[in-house]
Amino acid sequence: MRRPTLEAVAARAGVSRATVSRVVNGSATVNAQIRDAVLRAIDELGYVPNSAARSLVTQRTDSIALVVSEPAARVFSDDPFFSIVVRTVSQELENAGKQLVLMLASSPAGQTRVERYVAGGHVDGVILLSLHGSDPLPAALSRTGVPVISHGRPVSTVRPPYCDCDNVGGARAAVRYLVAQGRRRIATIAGPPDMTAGLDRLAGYREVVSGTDRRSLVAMGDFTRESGAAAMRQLLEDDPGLDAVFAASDLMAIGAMHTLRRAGRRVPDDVAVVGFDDIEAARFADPPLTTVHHPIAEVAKEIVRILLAPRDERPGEPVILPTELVVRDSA
Amino acid sequence: MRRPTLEAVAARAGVSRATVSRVVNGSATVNAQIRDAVLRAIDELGYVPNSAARSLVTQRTDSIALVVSEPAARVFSDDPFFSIVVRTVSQELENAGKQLVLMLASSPAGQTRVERYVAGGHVDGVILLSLHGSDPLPAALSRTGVPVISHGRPVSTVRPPYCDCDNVGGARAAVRYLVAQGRRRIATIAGPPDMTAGLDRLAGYREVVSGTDRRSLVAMGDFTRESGAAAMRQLLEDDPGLDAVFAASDLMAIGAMHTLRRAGRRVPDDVAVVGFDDIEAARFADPPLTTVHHPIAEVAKEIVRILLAPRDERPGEPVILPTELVVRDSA
DNA sequence: CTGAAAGCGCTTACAG
DNA sequence: CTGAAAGCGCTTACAG
Repeated sequence: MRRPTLEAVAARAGVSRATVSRVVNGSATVNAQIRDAVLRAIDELGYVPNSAARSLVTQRTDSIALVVSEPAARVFSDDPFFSIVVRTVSQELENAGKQLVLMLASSPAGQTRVERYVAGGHVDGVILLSLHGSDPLPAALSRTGVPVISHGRPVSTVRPPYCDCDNVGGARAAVRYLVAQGRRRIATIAGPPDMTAGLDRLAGYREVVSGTDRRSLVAMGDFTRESGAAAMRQLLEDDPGLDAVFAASDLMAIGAMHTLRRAGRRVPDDVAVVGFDDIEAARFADPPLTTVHHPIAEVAKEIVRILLAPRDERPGEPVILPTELVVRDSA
Repeated sequence: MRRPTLEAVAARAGVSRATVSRVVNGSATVNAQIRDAVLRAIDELGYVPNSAARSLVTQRTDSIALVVSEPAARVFSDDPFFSIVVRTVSQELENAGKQLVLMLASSPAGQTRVERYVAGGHVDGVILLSLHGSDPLPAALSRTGVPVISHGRPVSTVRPPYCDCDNVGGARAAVRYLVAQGRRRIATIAGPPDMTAGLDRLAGYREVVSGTDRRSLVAMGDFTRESGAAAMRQLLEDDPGLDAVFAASDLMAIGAMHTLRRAGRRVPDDVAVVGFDDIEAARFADPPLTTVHHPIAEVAKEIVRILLAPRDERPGEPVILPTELVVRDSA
């Protein structure tokens, strides 16, 4: 069954196609009587504008791609990060009358697909999420001329505009707090070294520790609970006498506390633990986790705002949102 | 920067637009020399076909929507169901050169948005996932003429084609097994009554129980771990002497085992537990969970196959894939 | 305020 | 095998 066209609506309402188009697009300069007639015809025919035809002339699609450079397994894991971003972006775009197209691009083939999709004019803008070091997408997409923005600072050399939280500052605040509490042997569980959230939070730790007479003690994780537990085992082996640990994500902090409990260490009495992100699970952890608040949803909102803003109103500089230490019981 | 058009490629290669179009679309009837010249021009100019223009004439978009009628919170929860479906569908579509558009439609506003998007010709087909009872989408989409298929039998009166596993048969097998093991007081934790997976698995349970001299004992859950734990507490209160429970999902079974452990019941000695789905967590449960295997990925593959098949090759009947009891240690 | 007309960038019969 | 031409369904200056 062929869908009705503008033409059919015009014929039925006894007006020109131009007039129907004006009514559909809410132009103010249409006589009320005529408008009603057109509206009635649209309703009777069940007319919906063909988006390909519209896009062809307007050069807009009203769709925005959210590209997640992460395997589906992690996106749909219990890490609330993706969930919060998707929900927030989805909501904000909806308010603006835009449609969200979610694309997973964990493989080189997936990246090529995304590149062609964007180059083919399917979307008006691209939001990049969870960018890793060697991701070719920022460079490839910048060539298409389609506006691109990243949630989190990209590590790539070609760097699209981005919005992020103050990762270094947050890490600094966490470690300074541990120092102020009189902790002597402060370790850190760092995030992946190919992501800026990993790099920057480690940098903040190193900066503060090296400003005191303490030694730095680092183990690596990948932001997951599991990796936090493993890293903690490693740290206890490296230095059984450590008395504090700053984990670069709450999930890793929770994993670390699990390991500490099994090793017979009390938190915070024997070992103080500070996380990063302030996700819901942090509040429900045992003991409730002291952590650095990461305004994930606010960053997501900001990104949509910037992406949808007229080109000349976009900030030239990256937008960095402040973080804040939230003291609970684990440190 | 304006993207190069077919026209520009034609001019550069010294051929007509028709020829360039043939090369781009892989038509066999193009002279090798000319093809090479065109390919070179495409490469030099970085030409990518404008998809709106192409869609307008071909009436195809090469995009398929996967509509999830569930809030983002659940989609991105630790229920692997969505993850498996998204991953599988994404992979299968990629193989077929199609693009996946993921849409969340948990609110009435979201449903309207999806309806308009589909009616506007953005996609060639729609996959519906996690349909609940009163969802207006099946009816609304059927009016658009765009092919629709559902993962799981819809409860709505307007019923699009669907593929599902044998929910009733699987539940029957699970309960029969418990009967064969000599269990006398067999309870069930049912899924949501507005979803067929909830309804059908409960029906299978009732059918077998009522065929014996046993009484049925039912508590409700919503497929989550948490709800399984709560339902189990309810069941223990209702009948402290129960000796078996069939949960309509593994997550609920795992929640139920948690409750049983805290109530001092041994599994399977005091209470046998059988789940449904056979997700990875079932294997790692303590004790490993006896469950009904649900071929989630196979159903997803089948759905894509049917959706992409020529209209006259689509099966007239729903496709039901078999389930199978997997015996481990919990029953 | 309304309409005739051009044009967005493609594909595809139809000739040759 | 290749090209000229029509047409997909819209929007938008431009006249009137």
